[in-house]
Amino acid sequence: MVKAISMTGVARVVKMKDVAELAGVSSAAVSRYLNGGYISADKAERIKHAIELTGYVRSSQARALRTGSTKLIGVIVPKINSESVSRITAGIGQVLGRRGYQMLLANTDNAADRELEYLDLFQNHPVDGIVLVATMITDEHRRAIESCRVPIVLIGQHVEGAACVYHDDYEAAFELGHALAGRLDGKIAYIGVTDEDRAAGFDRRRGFEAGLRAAGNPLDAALIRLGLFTLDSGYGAARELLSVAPDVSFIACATDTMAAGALRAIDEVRGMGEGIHRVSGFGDNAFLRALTGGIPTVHYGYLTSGVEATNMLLNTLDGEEGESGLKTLKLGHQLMNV
Amino acid sequence: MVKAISMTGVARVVKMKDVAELAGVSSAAVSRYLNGGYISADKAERIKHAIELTGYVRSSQARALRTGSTKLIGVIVPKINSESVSRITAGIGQVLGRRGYQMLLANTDNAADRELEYLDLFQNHPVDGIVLVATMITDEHRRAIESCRVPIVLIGQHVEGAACVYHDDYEAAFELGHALAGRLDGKIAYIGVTDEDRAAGFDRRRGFEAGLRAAGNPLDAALIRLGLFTLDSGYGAARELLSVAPDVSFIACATDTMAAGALRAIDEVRGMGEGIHRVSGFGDNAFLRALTGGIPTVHYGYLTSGVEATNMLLNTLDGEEGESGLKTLKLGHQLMNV
DNA sequence: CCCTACTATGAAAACGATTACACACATATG
DNA sequence: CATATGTGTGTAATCGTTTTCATAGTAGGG
Repeated sequence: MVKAISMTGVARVVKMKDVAELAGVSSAAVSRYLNGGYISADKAERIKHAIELTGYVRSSQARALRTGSTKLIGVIVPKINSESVSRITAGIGQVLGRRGYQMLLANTDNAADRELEYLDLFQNHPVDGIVLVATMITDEHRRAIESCRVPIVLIGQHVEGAACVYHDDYEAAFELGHALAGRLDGKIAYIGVTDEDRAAGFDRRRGFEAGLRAAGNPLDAALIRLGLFTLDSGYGAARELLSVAPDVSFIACATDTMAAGALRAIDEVRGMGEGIHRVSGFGDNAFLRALTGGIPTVHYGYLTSGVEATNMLLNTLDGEEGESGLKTLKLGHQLMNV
Repeated sequence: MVKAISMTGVARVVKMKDVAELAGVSSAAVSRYLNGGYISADKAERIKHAIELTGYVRSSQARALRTGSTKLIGVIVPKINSESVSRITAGIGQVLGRRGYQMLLANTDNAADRELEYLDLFQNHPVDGIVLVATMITDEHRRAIESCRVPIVLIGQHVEGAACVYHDDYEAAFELGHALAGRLDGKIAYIGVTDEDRAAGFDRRRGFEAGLRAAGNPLDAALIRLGLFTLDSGYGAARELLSVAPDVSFIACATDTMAAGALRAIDEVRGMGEGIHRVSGFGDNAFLRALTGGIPTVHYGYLTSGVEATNMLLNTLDGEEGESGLKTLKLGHQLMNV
């Protein structure tokens, strides 16, 4: 139904001119019909009919060339294989679909340079806007974001002067640390991630430290380790901690994934089932929740952040001239199982 | 550096003509330089210089209109929030990036009609090819696939006449069932998914049944339940099974995610830690492996299937005329923890 | 009745690349 | 020496839309 078969048997794509001829109007009229310009009811009807008959569909490529808009949004993520990112992209995709856009996904595999590379690629290429699920923000990032030719919204980090949707990691970590400090007796250790990831690295660690300190149970700097966001790195760091300081009674982690690794390590060293009450995380991972009954963690509305960021971006693109819609939005959090 | 600033201060994008003028050649020459046509060393040098100077980048939109190719591949997935799909898309993205393509991701959220919708959208739209991570394959799907204007490769299901990369779910399930039957004593139950998903539903269930039967420990049809791929549905089905048949000693599941739910259910009913030795799954989920030490499951090379499917697709697109590259490819599997 | 303002319309000019075609020159082939 | 064959180049057509412009009819306001 979508193609017309010519007499030679070769499929030929129907173009606007064909529709116009069939309807007895100019192609300008067809274009107007499609885009909501002036068109008489009479011709509109004929055009509608001709389109149905031929199964015509617009060439989005010609349209893109002429209008400069592709209805494509570039989404840059650090890792596709992670629950938080999955949830965020689910939220992004939801809004995009509803508003007639499509998602061009770029996966950087946690390489900051690939992030910049994609930022560059997307600018000169076919996207109308960019959502960057950010991890590390270097000066180079800041420059790239600033000079970006298309609107861009960040998720996960708060960057001055840029549109972003983020969570208050410091505050959340503070609350978690404060709550845990009161409940625990022995030594507390911490497995974090690089400070270059301001939100998940710096803020969570500093917030957690401050929370513990405020509750009168400060964190021993010697009991801090760095992981790489992965389960295995959490496991490794925990094993090392437990061998260096066998009297550690609790291991707080910067992510649930690393917490799962730490949990495994504790189970191995101290016996099965021991880990469950001795780790905390960030992110409220569904798997972890189900399998452990719930470790202390922080719930973030990842899906919501995707939704909000995308709406923000699309408002700027589709919105009336003046108002840009771009701003910064801090979302709430929720302590779980404390 | 990417734009030239005109005297009025308005940013203007550099186009091929500008480069050509600066280099003192025709724009055809520039195009040839860019695309590897005949060009003298002398002019090539001048053009190269002019491009660097102006920071020129091709308009992929004009290029797409003229050539009919967008270097975009549509990827349709049933759910973005799942380890198997994440791994597959990671594989797809890897190959795409290496070979100069980008990924247009469409998430159907397990709705078969949205799958068809995207298939249609992609055809008339800007993709050069499609990778469909398939679940249910209806007649309508078959028709849509057959009449697809661009090359398409399926992942996860075996469809006659279509290019596909898949695993032998029947055989894997048979082996798993056979291996487990020998090791277990009591009653075995099964939580599957809809038969409409031929691979994960029909094949796994039938294979598992056959494996048990072959080992002389057939599956009681009354102990079969249907889940929805989710952890919660696995949990629900298991709770129901345990209440209806309290003497069930083992619950095999069609996915690791549902197995996690079943595990939780057993732990709740029979006491913490009981579940670990009483469930099996499919997919070798990393979280589950770490947290349980490993339940019996089947390991599939999900990343590999993404890689293989994409290579297959791109070979057809980039390859020499004759050979299509499209074929069917069955990947191996590996029993874990049995 | 005259002047705006709005609705309708088609012809033709963009948008920015690729490429068919025509031509020119060099080198090899017989 | 005549004739292929392979390089190198520019002009102009082309891809399929959207949009400017010119033109007209129609209605409303004074």
